[in-house]
Amino acid sequence: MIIDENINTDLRKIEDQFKSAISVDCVIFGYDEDYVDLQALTLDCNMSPYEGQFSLVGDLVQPNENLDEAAQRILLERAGFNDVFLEQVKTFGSIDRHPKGRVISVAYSALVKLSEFKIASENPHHPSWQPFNHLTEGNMAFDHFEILQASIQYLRKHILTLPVEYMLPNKFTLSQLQSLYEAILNEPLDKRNFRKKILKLDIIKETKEYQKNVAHRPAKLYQLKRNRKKDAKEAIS
Amino acid sequence: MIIDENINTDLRKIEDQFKSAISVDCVIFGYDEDYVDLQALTLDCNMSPYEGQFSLVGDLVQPNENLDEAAQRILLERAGFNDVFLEQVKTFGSIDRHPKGRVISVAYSALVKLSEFKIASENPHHPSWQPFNHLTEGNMAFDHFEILQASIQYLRKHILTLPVEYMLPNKFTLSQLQSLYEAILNEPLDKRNFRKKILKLDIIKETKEYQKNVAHRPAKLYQLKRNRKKDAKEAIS
DNA sequence: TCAAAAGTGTTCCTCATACACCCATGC
DNA sequence: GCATGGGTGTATGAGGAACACTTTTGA
Repeated sequence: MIIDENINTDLRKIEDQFKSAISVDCVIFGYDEDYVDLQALTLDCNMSPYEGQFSLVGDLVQPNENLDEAAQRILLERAGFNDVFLEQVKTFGSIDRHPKGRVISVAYSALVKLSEFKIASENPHHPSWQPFNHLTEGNMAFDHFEILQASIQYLRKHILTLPVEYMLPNKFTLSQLQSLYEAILNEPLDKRNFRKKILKLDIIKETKEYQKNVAHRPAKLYQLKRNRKKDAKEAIS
Repeated sequence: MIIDENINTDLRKIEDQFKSAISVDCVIFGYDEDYVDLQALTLDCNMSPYEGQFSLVGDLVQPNENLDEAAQRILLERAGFNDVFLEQVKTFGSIDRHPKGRVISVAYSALVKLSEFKIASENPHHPSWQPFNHLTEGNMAFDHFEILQASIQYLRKHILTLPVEYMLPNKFTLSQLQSLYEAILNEPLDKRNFRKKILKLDIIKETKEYQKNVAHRPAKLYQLKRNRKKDAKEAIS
């Protein structure tokens, strides 16, 4: 018994020594033509002192997985999302950012289509989409609001080189695309200038189809030109 | 004895579990008007299997220090450099990037003036300035060449918003500044266009002094306008 | 015929680029 | 007087910003 206690004490010492851990936090932005507002994926935090607040989708990195792999796994395990194009944004390492000890967190971010990433209602982590503008320093756990801010800033800065069209249906109108840009940038854009710029980027092509059953002149539908996801990956490296 | 061995075995198990660590690697770029070439700060690596290769200035992050603080401390301890403006670049976390176990490394980068950051010859870590272009995948330890590449890419991309003038003497000529830009970008620039662009940036001001004792028309000397270091810090956030 | 969104062109300004010659000094 | 780098202006084209009216459809 005494021996066991000694062992435990020693173990605890070691644990203290190594009480720093690495985690990944994923900032997933969601959008859908019908929603208007940009959404962000959150979990319900049940860790003291943050009970009832929102947290990002995060977990510890395992010893046998790369950071990028960890991000994919965590997103699958906690939110049920597969095959998402994640990018590293920044690393957060303040001493006291986590109440349980030293946790250094690498932030990743991605863009998804709400209609394709429905949340399973029985998920024990209670993931949910929250309107981006409703998330505040006050209702987010840990330093996750700061991470959210860094991610939206990254997204806004790189909006022209990120595959944001993946947040839209396969075929979409230019107005839908413009609404998406406006949701991300949180500012109105000029229609004519927007069209000129997008068409010059040479990433989408028009189809021969038009909207149907709309109470106004039907809009032409557009499609992606190539594999923009792959392009984006290559462009970033 | 048996007991002790058991304890050690248990400790080792725990150590294995927690054998992931966090480090910071600093990529310090150095320049001096007389050198022409951009330099990078390296240490002599003596860890197998990288003996004789160059490494970046890095070390483990302590449990009680923030990442930014760790970068400052490590740079001071290993290279003797104080008060350097460091910026986080990217985090590297491949499973097998370090032979001794799982080490996740946060890369930081900074710009310094060679003449102000002389290396103490008795330094046990053997820091040295290496011409940037001489560093290769082949002569750098770990994944440090990859980190170096990410850092120079970051520097080139942000050259207009980073306080690169801090790599020059207090008073400098526009030609000296142009040479610095050319060293960083590794490409020649047009003299007239360069001057127009820099002067429009409104970050330097002319003095009433001129070069002396040069065998050609003496150049006007310029100075920084404000605290560009502070400006840069605010601009990044 | 009305409401609602689609679609379209021009002007102005700023900025990037390309490019060549005279100027002041030390030797 | 000559070698050396300092210093300057202009023309052209691309891209961003501002701005208003006509078209097509369903109801």
